[in-house]
Amino acid sequence: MSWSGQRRGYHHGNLREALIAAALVLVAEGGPAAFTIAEAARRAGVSPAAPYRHFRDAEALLAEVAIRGFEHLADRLSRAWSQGRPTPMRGLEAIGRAYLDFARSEPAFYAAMFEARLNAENYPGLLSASEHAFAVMRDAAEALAMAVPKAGRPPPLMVALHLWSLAHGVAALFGRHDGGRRKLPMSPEDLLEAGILVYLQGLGLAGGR
Amino acid sequence: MSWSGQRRGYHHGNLREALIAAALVLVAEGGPAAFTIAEAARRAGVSPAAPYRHFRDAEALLAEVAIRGFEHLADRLSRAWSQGRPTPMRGLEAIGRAYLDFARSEPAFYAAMFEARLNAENYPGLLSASEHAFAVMRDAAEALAMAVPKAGRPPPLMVALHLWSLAHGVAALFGRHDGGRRKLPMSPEDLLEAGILVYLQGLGLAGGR
DNA sequence: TGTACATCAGTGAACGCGCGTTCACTGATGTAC
DNA sequence: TGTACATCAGTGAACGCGCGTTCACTGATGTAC
Repeated sequence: MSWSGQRRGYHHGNLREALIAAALVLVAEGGPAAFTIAEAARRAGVSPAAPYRHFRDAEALLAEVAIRGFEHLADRLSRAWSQGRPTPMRGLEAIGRAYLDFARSEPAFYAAMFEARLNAENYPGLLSASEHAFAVMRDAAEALAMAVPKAGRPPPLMVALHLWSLAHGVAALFGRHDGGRRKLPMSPEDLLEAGILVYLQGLGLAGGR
Repeated sequence: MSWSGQRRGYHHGNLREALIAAALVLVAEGGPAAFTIAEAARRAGVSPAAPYRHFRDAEALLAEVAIRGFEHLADRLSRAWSQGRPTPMRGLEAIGRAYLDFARSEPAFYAAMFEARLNAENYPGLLSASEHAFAVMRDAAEALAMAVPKAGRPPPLMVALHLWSLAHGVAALFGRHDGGRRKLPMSPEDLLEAGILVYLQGLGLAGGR
């Protein structure tokens, strides 16, 4: 198997990336438990020993997938937030939508990030990548809080955690189109959007309804 | 190994229950992926072939654990709701607390229920047990909705789904004391309670803050 | 109360399998001179 | 421009392991008479 059209002989040329891509496919097909380093090597067209030139062990490869996932998520959230334009409120809603959209369109990344039971303490890069993604939400919540009169201003960190929890809950419970999830009378997107609106209204922000 | 003090000879006497208990311990120790039917048999003190007298295969045993989990959850939620006493609002808050408390005190059940990637379509008992647990939340949300003036009355099902999502999100992201989770400036319990209060306030219910 | 017998719930050995990882190796690459 | 050589990224065979599951079996239990 060649990778992205590259010819290859004895040396692969892009094995590290090819292994990450293969691992992602395996997780997409059957969750983190379906990932094996041997099968990833097979799909990348190399011997089972080859991955060990690039990763300490199987878990380290999976951790790299999770890191990439958090980086992608941070990127999407950041673009959705769009520096609070047109308003912090709209920006926060857009973050919620972007979060759910990521979980739904990238189930393999999402599973590697949240279902692989990786211990972040063993992977500093994983820790920092996930903190970076969360920082986007925290910043957004901070900007939103500043838009509220000082008297009833909510703690921004709390708002960010609530948003993340709600979005994650909707994504985990109802966000899979893999089939294995519950049927709903409304789309997960609508469910999350409505939830965020009610929540913001509860904070004292004009929401409409 | 004897089970709950019972002597045993050739016949175990309580193998089905012993296997479920052993599986629960394995999931507690390392997640659903750490469960194997061979190890469960070993811990129950029987040969690796014995479990097949009670379960079709390994997954069916895990599914039974998940079913028991949903039954326990339904029971706890139902007692927390307490038929809406003293008020539907307090009842709904109690449900949220009970949900989180279950996730935290029974991480093995919780993991079997939500992280084992069991396809509910293959296990009718699993489907109905989970629906039964959710029905408690739905009923509570219905009672709550009735307490709101008809004009601004929210769809009860939606309220139930929001509550479940928020509680599940908090539990999944911050509820583990296993160590592998993020540090917080507040307890998950406080986080969830505050979230529910803001949400209820957003519905137009007196909440105080 | 005793006995024959059907049923049930275990045994233990075996199977094929795929995994993670290590090892000595070798082909390819690129750099110093 | 050519060549020697160090470095790198693969190979392929092997290892030990534990798993899920099946099979013919056997010991224990309980019921009919």
